[in-house]
Amino acid sequence: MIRNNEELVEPNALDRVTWALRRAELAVQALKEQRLRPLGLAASHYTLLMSVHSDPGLTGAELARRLNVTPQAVASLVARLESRGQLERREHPRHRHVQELHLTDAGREVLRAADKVIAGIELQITGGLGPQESAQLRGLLDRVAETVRED
Amino acid sequence: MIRNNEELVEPNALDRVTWALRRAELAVQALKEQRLRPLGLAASHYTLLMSVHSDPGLTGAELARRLNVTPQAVASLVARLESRGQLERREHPRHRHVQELHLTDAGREVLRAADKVIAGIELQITGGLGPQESAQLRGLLDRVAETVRED
DNA sequence: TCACGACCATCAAGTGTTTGACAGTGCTCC
DNA sequence: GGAGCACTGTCAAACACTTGATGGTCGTGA
Repeated sequence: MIRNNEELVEPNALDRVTWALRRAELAVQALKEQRLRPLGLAASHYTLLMSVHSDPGLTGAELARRLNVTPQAVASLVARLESRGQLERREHPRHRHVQELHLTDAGREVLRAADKVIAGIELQITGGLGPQESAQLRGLLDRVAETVRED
Repeated sequence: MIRNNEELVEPNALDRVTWALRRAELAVQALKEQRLRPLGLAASHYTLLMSVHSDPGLTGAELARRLNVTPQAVASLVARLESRGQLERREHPRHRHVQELHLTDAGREVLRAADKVIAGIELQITGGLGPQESAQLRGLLDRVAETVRED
């Protein structure tokens, strides 16, 4: 009896680490999106605001590199957040053509609320895993990212 | 001296498990996309072909549910793969309006090549981690997905 | 028998993102 | 000082996906 699944491709193709990784990330991202919606924020908005908060004065291009998206995508998000008064574009002190990104007070406010939501999800996960295994998971994930990045 | 980063949001907002998860998934996905490109396949194409291979005769709607996308997205992918002769739409034996999805020989061939690529990435990761930690990581990721899904 | 409901597939419109191309600005080396 | 270069920001077109809505097909129960 020939089992086709085990002939054509690797036998354990369905329970690979990369699949588990994808499923987990997809589920977490979906939950983030769902809980952030009442705040009028998409997960990408939160990520952008958090990045700017972490490194004020960031440029759009640099931000694009960190978030693994194109500068246009960043520009689109920035335009939306700016129109809401949550983000501010200032002229770079040296390069006149470059513009720094800064949070406004409203931006800080919505980020604070959003981060409480995200922290809640984080707590839900780490609570289910326990502190030791959480740290372990974080370490393993970092090593995976490091391993894959070298190429 | 007041450190703004530690006032506004959680202090360790940057090294959360969810961030590490996102970074790792992003890196892996980017690598998949990069190495699949020479085959003319996107990662989503590979995922779809693999799903159909795993469960032949799948319908578009069922596939959409499994991949967490809308039926339209599936239809778009299916149309492309069908135009390349890698996928086949057959009439459902009972429901005449429903169509089953099956791989063609060309589809099996390209899937075999693609899976070798993916298996290589998997090996690269598990090789860097070792068998024990790989299994550990997979278990932890599954638990995360499970924890998050319940809501 | 036949109306009702569930499900599948598809069309149309809107949104978000990428790809490709282009102009503006500051730095560096000749 | 000026040419070349690297980098930033933006525009236009193409692409992928979602939301909303429509028509087709089967099974169920009055």
